[in-house]
Amino acid sequence: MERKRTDCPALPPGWKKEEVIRKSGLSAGKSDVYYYSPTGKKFRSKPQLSRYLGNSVDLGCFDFRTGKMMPSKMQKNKQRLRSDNLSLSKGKPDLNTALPIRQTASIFKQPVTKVVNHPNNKVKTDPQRATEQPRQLFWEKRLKGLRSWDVSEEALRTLDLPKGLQSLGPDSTDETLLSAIASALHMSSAPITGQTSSAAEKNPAIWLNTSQPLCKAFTVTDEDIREQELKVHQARRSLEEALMADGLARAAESRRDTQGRAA
DNA sequence: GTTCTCGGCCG
DNA sequence: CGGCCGAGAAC
Repeated sequence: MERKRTDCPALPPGWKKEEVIRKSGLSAGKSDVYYYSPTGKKFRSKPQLSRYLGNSVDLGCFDFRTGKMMPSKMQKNKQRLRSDNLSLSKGKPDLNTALPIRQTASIFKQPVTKVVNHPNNKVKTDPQRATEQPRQLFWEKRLKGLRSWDVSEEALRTLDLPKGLQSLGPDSTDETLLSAIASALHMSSAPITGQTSSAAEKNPAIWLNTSQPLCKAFTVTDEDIREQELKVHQARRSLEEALMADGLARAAESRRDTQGRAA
């Protein structure tokens, strides 16, 4: 049987290629090609392989069947998707596909550290590392001055946070408050309460609860919730309008295309 | 349940 | 025609 898994020099070390001949049916004689990752996961198509490797390997001229890089397969300049040109410019890692990436369901993609097994090394496991990473006190200060900008480099209006949210810590302005809260939401699934110890207000350097943002304890009122619901509603309407406009524009464009070809 | 295999769709 | 993937067969 063709059960041989051969090394594949065109891929990173440890990847294996296998070719299986079909031995019955209408397609007898045809062959299927599979690849195996260093961890043994099986891949049966180029898109599947490409999805897994993300930006770490350019499969543009990779020939799946032979397992070799084919320079002839270059020059296939497909019309790039809009999302390619806009948000994902070259150089920056694309967190949607770049490895290593947490394969958990979260819209906030987070890079992870990949620890690989080396023949002569023992991989240390350090359960403390995951939960007890030392963190700098008041690190949020570094986020000061971060703003979002629209395409014309006009600064976008900052969010108006509810009055109940108040910053805490050295030079407790509101400038890093939003960043602090947003970061806290992304880094832990625990509820965000703010600094509940009143001692933290007097001397945050000593009494700070580092798992909570630099924010005084707060309560969420019914009105806060109602206002938030309204904002979400308005945002959805804006999105709906934008999608409608985009759809119409695309329809007009394709209509113009087909007419242009006919003429 | 997982893995293997071939059919068949679609570009 | 061949790449890709669904789904039944086999385990």
